[in-house]
Amino acid sequence: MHTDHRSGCPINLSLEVFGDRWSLIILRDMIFGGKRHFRELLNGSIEGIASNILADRLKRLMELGMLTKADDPSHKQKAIYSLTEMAISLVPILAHLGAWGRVWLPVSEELSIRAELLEKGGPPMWNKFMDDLRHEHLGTPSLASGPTVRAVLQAGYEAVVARKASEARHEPAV
Amino acid sequence: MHTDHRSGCPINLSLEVFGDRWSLIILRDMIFGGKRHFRELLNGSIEGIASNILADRLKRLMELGMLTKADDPSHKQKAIYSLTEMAISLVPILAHLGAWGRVWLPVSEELSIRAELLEKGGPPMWNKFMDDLRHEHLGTPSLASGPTVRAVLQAGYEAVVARKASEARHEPAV
DNA sequence: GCAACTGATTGCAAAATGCAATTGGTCAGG
DNA sequence: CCTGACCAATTGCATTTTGCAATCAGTTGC
Repeated sequence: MHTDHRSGCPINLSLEVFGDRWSLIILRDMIFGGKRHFRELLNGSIEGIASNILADRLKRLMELGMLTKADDPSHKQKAIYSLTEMAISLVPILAHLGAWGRVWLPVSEELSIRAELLEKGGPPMWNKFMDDLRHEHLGTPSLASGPTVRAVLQAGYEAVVARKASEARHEPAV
Repeated sequence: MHTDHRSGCPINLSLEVFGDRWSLIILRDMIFGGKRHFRELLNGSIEGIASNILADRLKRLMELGMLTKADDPSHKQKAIYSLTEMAISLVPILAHLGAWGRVWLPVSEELSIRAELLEKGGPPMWNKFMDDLRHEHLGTPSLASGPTVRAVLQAGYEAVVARKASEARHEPAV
């Protein structure tokens, strides 16, 4: 654990945690993509993280208390990474970040539909999402019923992809 | 302006904007500290930014549309930096980030009182803060009256500093 | 056995960072 | 006019971090 900080300011300390180009990407893929294995994170990330960087960040996030690692019973050297409450409580920040990015940055429609749905769902949806994640990663008994928030977001994503594919068929070569 | 992005994901694009150790620190000092000049930002930051990094980040933030630069009429080569709406709308994110850091990271009491007050004030306080900033940086007519949010936060900070100094006098060598 | 897959590690070139010194220009006081 | 303080940067250089490909040893299914 690092003990030498630039300052005790909360924003600075937060930046020391994920003020880099990869840590939040990994957490995003775990939270929104449901990724839990090294290989899933390595091959699944659209941004193309390198394996040494992934290994380093996973280690760092564990040291920071954002992740825990456990053996996969089905596979001796397969590891399962779990989010801690510290990481799960980032959901509102990720929701705001996505909403801000959607307004101000050149996002693609497919990849921003999740952010849009999460923004429209507001705090109730974020709480349901955090409850889902606690259930999935911490074994907490789930209070809510119905489809998981991740499934809802995924369905929205697939609807956009399907619509765009259909549009491309009917209006080729725009 | 950069046109090559790793992906169109809003979170990724947001990280490409301030996924580094300094950009958000500069915006924090401008938003919460009211800093508008190069020298204020250089000497005022507790974290001790280097002048070349500051110059580089100011340029980058301008290219990204987060800041604008104007000549200071009182001083020919003194420049005044202003926040754009794009930067002002980060206030809720900074508030969440501060709140998260306050819970999970080893923050100092003096430097986290602002985050605490901003968290307790909630969205109404954030909106007042953004209104203040629009008035200050964009010249928008201010709708709200009373002390600025920055002044309120600053007063809270000074109260903590004064209390701690008093405690140190009455209970020396803890 | 053996190929495929697991979570990593290594080596190396390229880029980013931190730090101190310096630049060209402006300002107020004498 | 000088002069020294101040202004927003820029330069040079050593250190650190990053990106990328190749590689590692152990495990699994066949």
